[in-house]
Amino acid sequence: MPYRHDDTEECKECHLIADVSENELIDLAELFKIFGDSTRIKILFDLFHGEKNVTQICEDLEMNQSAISHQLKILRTSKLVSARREGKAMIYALADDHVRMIIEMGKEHIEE
Amino acid sequence: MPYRHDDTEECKECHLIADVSENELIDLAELFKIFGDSTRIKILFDLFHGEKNVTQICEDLEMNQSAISHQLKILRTSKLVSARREGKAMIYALADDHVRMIIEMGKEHIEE
DNA sequence: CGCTCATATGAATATATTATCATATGTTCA
DNA sequence: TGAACATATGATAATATATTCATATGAGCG
Repeated sequence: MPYRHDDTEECKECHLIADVSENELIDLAELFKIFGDSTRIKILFDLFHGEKNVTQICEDLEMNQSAISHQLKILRTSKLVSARREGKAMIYALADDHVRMIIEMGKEHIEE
Repeated sequence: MPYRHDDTEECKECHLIADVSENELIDLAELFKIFGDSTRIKILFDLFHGEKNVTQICEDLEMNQSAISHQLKILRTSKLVSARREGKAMIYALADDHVRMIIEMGKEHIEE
């Protein structure tokens, strides 16, 4: 397929690094799908300010605890947030700076 | 809500530009949702190499013409691709460089 | 231990999304 | 004009997804 380049050089036409396999594209779609839900995006933005426990997130988003937990599980499975226990509470945090960058990127597009 | 900052300064904690409204977050999720489908991502990657007509895209992705047209419509509505007619054919192209950047960004995350 | 608080999970329902099929629209050309 | 090609569109069916409800798990504490 044309979106798979022939070698590992940068393509002159599209300036994209070569060797984008079909599986990589599917993974990429999977990643974006995670960001493509308003509840999850809100959770991620909520965590921009620093780590929070589930109850706090529920209050911030004014949403059902179960709904939040289900979405947190998806975010954790996708390695976009990390979780640690502190007493009775679970503390969630953004997993890495990529999450910030990806969101900033989309945000720029929106703001034009 | 906490993901809405108080002023237009950059937040010291999260380094995010202020004033992210709920509606902006919903729009952002909408944008990512578009990238969150493997057919659409494949189309976008296909167009990295330059503009193409519908038939070419169908051949590249080995997919049904109708399925491709439906997805192209979504991409066009979202302003991620542009279309122009050339005789019988419709020529599609990536709308702007943001599309490239957003995909590159996600790609970096995947590749770690 | 038994109670309470915090979170997770399974099942069910409601909703959204995608691909397919059939068909319509639009263009070229004889 | 009408046949052939290119693309778009509407309806349908299959599948995926999100939220809610009920309940389970787990930690702290008297």
